[in-house]
Amino acid sequence: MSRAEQLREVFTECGISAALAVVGERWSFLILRGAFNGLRHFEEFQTNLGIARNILSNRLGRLVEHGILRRDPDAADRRKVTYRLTEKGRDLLPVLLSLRQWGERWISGHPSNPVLVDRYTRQPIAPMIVQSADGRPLSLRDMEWVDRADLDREVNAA
Amino acid sequence: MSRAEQLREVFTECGISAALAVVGERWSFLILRGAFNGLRHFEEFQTNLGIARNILSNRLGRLVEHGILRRDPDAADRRKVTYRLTEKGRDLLPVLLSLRQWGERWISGHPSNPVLVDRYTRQPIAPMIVQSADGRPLSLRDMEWVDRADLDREVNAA
DNA sequence: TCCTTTCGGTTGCGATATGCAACCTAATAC
DNA sequence: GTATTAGGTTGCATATCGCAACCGAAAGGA
Repeated sequence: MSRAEQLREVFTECGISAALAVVGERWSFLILRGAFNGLRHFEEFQTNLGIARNILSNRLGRLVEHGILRRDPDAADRRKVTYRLTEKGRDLLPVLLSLRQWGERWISGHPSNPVLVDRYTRQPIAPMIVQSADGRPLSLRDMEWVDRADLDREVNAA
Repeated sequence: MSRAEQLREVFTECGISAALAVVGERWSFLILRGAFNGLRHFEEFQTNLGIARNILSNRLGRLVEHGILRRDPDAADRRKVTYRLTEKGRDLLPVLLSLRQWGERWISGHPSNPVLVDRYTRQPIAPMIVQSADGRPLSLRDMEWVDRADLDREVNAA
């Protein structure tokens, strides 16, 4: 495989483009943030986010299709529909939090409300950081991008 | 402030919407991924990402405007322009990595290439996780959203 | 010197996505 | 019954996107 083909593969097969294809639209992250904060119903999302109803309808549908939200009828009131995060959706929390922390630090300049705290110690959670396999914090200087095939060869050589 | 106003504030003042206003467009993350992987020039981004030239031009301009990329003329070849990540841009790495890891786990189903490794141990970096202030991993069950004002009251009460 | 290629764009145009407002159906509340 | 609520859908105007063609300045080659 040529260098060019290799790079091309990198960018099409990448987990980032895969993820963005599913949650990359303008409102998706804000809807998910709402879900993490306890929003459950169509009208709640609509009034709190200020999103257009047709777009909200479309996004909720996509998120359900992709298994990120679950759509259940409300047993008590048959008009109502409940949207909840699935495990796949809950697993987006690190993405949401690192995005939020970045926005707080570099754009809005102040911490947002509400705060996510450790339920027992009542301390806000730590900033999201990149860590080594054994848990040391890593800065960009400590890391390197390696082609998977080359890495395998390194391992075999050792 | 009423409950409704409070919620409304939550969603407009949030770090996530602040961040998305800057890097929320369709191609922004992929351009940043390119930059993290060493892409520097307009043509490199264009051919590797397969993005339309006018959109690329527009996105690079926005990222520069917002101080996420720096745009420098190339001393050796005056036709060329070099785009590099600033500190603000480099600080988006946790967002990129958690998004990528989620995409690998839940969408593409396999690790992407190239791998980001610890330069010294040659081990791939750890999955991004949410941690307490003192470094314990936290699951959603261990956390709670708290209004900042309430949290301050708790602290004063203790 | 002239000719070609490269680099980093811009322009025009059609396709797509988005936002707003009005409308709709089923279910509940009064 | 009538009004209201919940969760949408429909039409229409506008904004954004992607493609292809074009452009000017700089570099490379004969």
